[in-house]
Amino acid sequence: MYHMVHGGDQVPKRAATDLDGLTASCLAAFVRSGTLDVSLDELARDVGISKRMLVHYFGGREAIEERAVLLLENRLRAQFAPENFPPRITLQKVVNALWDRTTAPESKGVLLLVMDVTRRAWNGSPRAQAFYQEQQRLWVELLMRYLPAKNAVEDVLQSFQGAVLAYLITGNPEPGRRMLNRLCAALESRQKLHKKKKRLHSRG
Amino acid sequence: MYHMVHGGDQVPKRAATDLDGLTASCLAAFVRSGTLDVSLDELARDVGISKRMLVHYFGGREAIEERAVLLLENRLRAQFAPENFPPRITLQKVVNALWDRTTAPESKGVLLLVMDVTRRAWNGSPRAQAFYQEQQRLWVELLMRYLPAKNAVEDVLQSFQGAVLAYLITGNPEPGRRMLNRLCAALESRQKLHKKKKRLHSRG
DNA sequence: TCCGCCGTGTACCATGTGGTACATTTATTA
DNA sequence: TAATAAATGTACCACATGGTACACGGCGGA
Repeated sequence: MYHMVHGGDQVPKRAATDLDGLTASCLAAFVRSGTLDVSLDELARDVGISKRMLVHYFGGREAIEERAVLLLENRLRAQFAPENFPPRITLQKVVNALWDRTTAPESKGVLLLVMDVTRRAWNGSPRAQAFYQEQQRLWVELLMRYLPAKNAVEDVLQSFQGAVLAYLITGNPEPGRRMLNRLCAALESRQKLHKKKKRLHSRG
Repeated sequence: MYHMVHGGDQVPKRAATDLDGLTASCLAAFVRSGTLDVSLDELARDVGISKRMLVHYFGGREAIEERAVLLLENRLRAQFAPENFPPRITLQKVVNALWDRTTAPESKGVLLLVMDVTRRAWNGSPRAQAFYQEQQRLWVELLMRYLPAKNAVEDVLQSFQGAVLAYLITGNPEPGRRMLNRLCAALESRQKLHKKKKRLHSRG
């Protein structure tokens, strides 16, 4: 009886824990490589386990990627949760902070990995597109706290992405920062104007 | 005598012509696939020749890619030569025209191919980086005719790239257009202010 | 006419890939 | 302890890739 019940329980605690740990190791390997395009052999070598066991635990390559991307998604969600940012500062300051995090050397791997997923998205992968949308949502949610105008925020995001691209290729974060600062300044001054106009309007 | 001279002439006219023609066919195949990552077998099938002959003519895979990218570079250079754009229109109008060309359905393949090269650039390929720089140069040269402020133009380019990314993933060109229009409008009004200030300054 | 070269097709190779068959070891548990 | 299930290693497979060896055939020149 016991063993039958146990047989039905496909995910005993220890296995689950191990799987999570393995997933973390795999994600770390992907980050080190800056891409998901790592062969099972290389991945296995990187995480110190046999390819045999990788396939055994995850069931196949796709599952490894899926779990790793999911984990990445969760980590990014935690990192860019609005609670982690001071409330009453300017848009420019937040964007600058985000830019610093993004272009910090230790973020290079994650950045490359995210861009790799982005590439899969523009090549049509539904999973990668979902990832992109979720990141978009996250950042919009975050930035809306500092500039409550969805269109403007989405503009900033597009520009941000372009800046990331240029940074990755040239290695120089300054043009991107400059551009973002100017853009934010312009948007904020426009915001003030609008507010003024509205006030006048409601008074008149 | 004749045959010796002929032997020294490594590139008889007909071979050169064929090579150019083949290169064009290969580029067309790359464009159809939206990437350089096409196997020799597939490429051969696509251009209607045997893999054997592809390798024979070009000497190897790398040479095929090199020649195709070079040809692409030349075509883009021709397409975005300043002579092809009316001189005295607003920055916004030019950028809008560029955006239309970029997001036209028939440009999808080229766009994807360029993004593929861009990816190689951020992954460290020197050739791809050179391609990126050259494109950058081209566009700066073009846009400087409509907004003679290098920094501002470079800002526009970064944003443009970001817009392209979003367009490729979502398939919707409108957010990008909106953003670029707003950005250009802001830059141009700022430009006018500067001019006014300068005039006042020189008067006083 | 014969020779030699170029173009071409076919079959092949070495390597790398995701994945598996089989055997063996290592717990678990009745 | 004996029986059973899980974990693991080794060797292997099928397939795709870039590239090559070899043979064949036609064409121009002596």
